Amino acid sequence: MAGLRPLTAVHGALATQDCASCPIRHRAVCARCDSAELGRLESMKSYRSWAAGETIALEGDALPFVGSIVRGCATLTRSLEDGRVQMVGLLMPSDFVGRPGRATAPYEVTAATDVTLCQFDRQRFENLLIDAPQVAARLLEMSLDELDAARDWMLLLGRKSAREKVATLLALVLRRAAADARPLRADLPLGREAMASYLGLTIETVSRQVSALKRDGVIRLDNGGRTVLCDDLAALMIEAGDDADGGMPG
Amino acid sequence: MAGLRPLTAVHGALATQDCASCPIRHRAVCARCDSAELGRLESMKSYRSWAAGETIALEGDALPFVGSIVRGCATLTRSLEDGRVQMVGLLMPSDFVGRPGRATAPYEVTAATDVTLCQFDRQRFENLLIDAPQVAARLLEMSLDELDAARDWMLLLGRKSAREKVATLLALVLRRAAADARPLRADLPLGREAMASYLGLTIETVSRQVSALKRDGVIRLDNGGRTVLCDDLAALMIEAGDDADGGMPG
DNA sequence: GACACGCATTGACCTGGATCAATCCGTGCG
DNA sequence: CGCACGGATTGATCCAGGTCAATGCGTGTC
Repeated sequence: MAGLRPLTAVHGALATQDCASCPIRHRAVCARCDSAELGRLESMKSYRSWAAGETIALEGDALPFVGSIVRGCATLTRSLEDGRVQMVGLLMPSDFVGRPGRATAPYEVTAATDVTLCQFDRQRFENLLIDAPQVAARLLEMSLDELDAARDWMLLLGRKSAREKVATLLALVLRRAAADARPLRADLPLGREAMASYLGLTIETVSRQVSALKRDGVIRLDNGGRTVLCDDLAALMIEAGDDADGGMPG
Repeated sequence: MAGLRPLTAVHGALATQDCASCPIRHRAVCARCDSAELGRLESMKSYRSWAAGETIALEGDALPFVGSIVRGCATLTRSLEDGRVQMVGLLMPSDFVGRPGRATAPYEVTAATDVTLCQFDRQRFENLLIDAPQVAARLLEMSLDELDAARDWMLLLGRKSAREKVATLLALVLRRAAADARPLRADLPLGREAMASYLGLTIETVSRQVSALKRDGVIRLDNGGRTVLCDDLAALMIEAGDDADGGMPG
């Protein structure tokens, strides 16, 4: 019920788009395709959109497709019997959704904002992997990057304080957003609940730590708490706890 | 300094081993090789061993090789400036070490027990990946499995209680060990410090929870706390918190 | 404008796990 | 044997973050 936006319009607009003008062409799983491989991908792709809040796949359910996020932001979550939830991944444009070689989704995939996916039939994509080495190589590279990111997050979950966790997430979002503008400004794609789920905290603790960082002058807020401003990213990254010298992985 | 065991003897014994009789032949990165690919791997492999406690690679250092764990158990850890440490992976026989496409190790790799590695020059292995599709495909599959495992662990780190964490780890170790013997019995490859590092806890909390599980009759200990016995794995897995019905991922 | 709804914030209190500090116990060594 | 050493255990205390509960605030609706 979460809002019937004009999705068909979006869908239609993207459906006519060819790969050459695709915004994620050079970063997604197709990044290193030659024109032959790109042609094969183009012939099997289709676009599909979800509104913010909609479920893209349920934990354990059949997932007959794979694809790349073209636009928007999706979350991966795992949960325990009794309802405790942990976000285990945050997908941004160019990230890959689904798992070749597995018929079911190991975690729940949810649209955090409106999301558009460039999707492929799973079986056909698996066939493609066998004889399109550039796609397979790029997918391996992306998977290894995801693995590194997951392990970085394990360090955060296991050892960082609440303040460090929140600072880490805000720094992450700010770096992904416009790196040129000054002061740094970013609209949070995640509400407090999703942030808490990502950080292994409660909503209240996230809220308290955001307020504390603001009170201490490390960040400023706008748009009723949904936009973060930061004059001094280095200061924020010191709060985040990892490398004081601003060296981030990647 | 940590014990000069007769490593050369072990090394010598394995160096003469051919892939056909290798204990990890059907599970490692070479699992699906045809005889041509296996021949190429065999010509570039070499064996190398480390004693328990030795460092295999330092976080951020150059790592000129990749390889498969043949024997023993190694840990991957990430750490913060101020010394806080989090284990981000536990490598068992057949697991892959190193990252094709990256020259430096993103985390510290340490031998938890005596470890033997079947190693390949990183550059030569990368070349092999390009035209040995079975190796590349198997590596992708293994990387995706690692990613799933890392994400499962994120759920543990972010949302499980200390008791659940300890029960999860013990159940994991017991299932990997002899699944036939009854009662289930396993020698822990990890000391309390490594367990604490893996679970995002302190040594003291791990010790307390192990004691509590023993007091509650869920497990028994032997060999001065280094061996775990379990008569009722289902009971232990209920303590672990995920699926009451014993369904584990994989 | 008045109201309701869905967040986010703030406050008061409680608790699980960290911290600090003794033991304990198996092993190796003089 | 006695002793030292490196883990592991156990106890006492503290506090960061969870829990419960009230309040604030922007948005959409009538």
